[in-house]
Amino acid sequence: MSIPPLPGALEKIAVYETANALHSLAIHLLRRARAADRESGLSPERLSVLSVLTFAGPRTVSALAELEGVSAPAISRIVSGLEKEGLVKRERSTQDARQVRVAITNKGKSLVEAARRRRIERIAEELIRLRPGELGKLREAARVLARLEGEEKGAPRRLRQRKRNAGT
Amino acid sequence: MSIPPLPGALEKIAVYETANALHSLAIHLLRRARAADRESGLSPERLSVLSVLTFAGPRTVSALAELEGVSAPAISRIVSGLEKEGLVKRERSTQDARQVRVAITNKGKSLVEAARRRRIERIAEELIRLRPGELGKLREAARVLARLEGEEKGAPRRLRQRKRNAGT
DNA sequence: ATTAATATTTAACAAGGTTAAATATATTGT
DNA sequence: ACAATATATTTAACCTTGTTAAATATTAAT
Repeated sequence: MSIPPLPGALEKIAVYETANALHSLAIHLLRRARAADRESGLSPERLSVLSVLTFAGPRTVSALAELEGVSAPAISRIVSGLEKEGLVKRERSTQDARQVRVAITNKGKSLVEAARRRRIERIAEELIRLRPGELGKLREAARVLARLEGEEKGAPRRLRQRKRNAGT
Repeated sequence: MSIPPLPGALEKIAVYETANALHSLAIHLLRRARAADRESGLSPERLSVLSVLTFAGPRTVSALAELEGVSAPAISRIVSGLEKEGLVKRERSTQDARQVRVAITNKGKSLVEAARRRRIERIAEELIRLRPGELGKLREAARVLARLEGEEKGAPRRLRQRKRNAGT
């Protein structure tokens, strides 16, 4: 608990404590999820692109780059890899022949769905050990957080631009 | 919601729904946190090693490898980078001259603390928008999850071995 | 005292990140 | 219409981080 005693009311300190707790728990949860992903045989980057294509539908290379927060060349290469494994299909756009639309194949789709199932399964495995009434508490908390997230979805999203620390 | 209708009681389905919700929220939370990390100017890998050294104290190269779930050569190189920036110090062990103990420097420590503060700050920024009473719900949920996590800490931990998908 | 085991580093390679440059197609201005 | 410009993608060259295999140094064991 090395959270600094920022100036503010007691309530604000409780906010920090809770933020801290949620942070730890999120790390724990996603560690399990990522571990489950390894069974897919795909790298996290490829699996992520595949997931985006699953929930967002076919997308151009630049759209994928934007969504993943990486450069277009990075996506181009990842798509090449996925294509070679038959998990996505590239197709020149008819409206604008500069664009390339990337679509997930059925093979890719089932791979993503299996991976997602494993992720959720791993988390659910932990929840089974909950005591009576505790599941309800989690659901309430999830609803609260989902509302927070939903609200900011309304605001225009900042363009993320990942930056690697190159030559020090 | 492509969660399969696994055989089981209604309660089990609720478990899956909650797992699903928690999963989404964890992703959202950590995305923010990672974004904040970029301000540190360190790569995620280096920052992670630095964090481990902060909370676990000085460690040998192999211990770090085990904790990070990567190979010893990978850690060795990362430590070299951190050392060059003056964030850690290498020191041959006196008990066993084969081992190298890695310790964080003051510079490294303040860098990690600043990064951690930023992470928590980003999460807290969202929580400020909570309605009265909602913070309490989150705290209860956090306590429940922390107990689950704490319990399994008791069991011996499996050795993680990260595996990159090499030649496809 | 050899021999075997352990800890770290170095070497050689793959994946994925970057920016810059090459290519192809659209769009715009005169 | 056509030359100039802008946009979308890919290729090229380089960096970081992952891997495994081999080199080195030190400890443990027969």
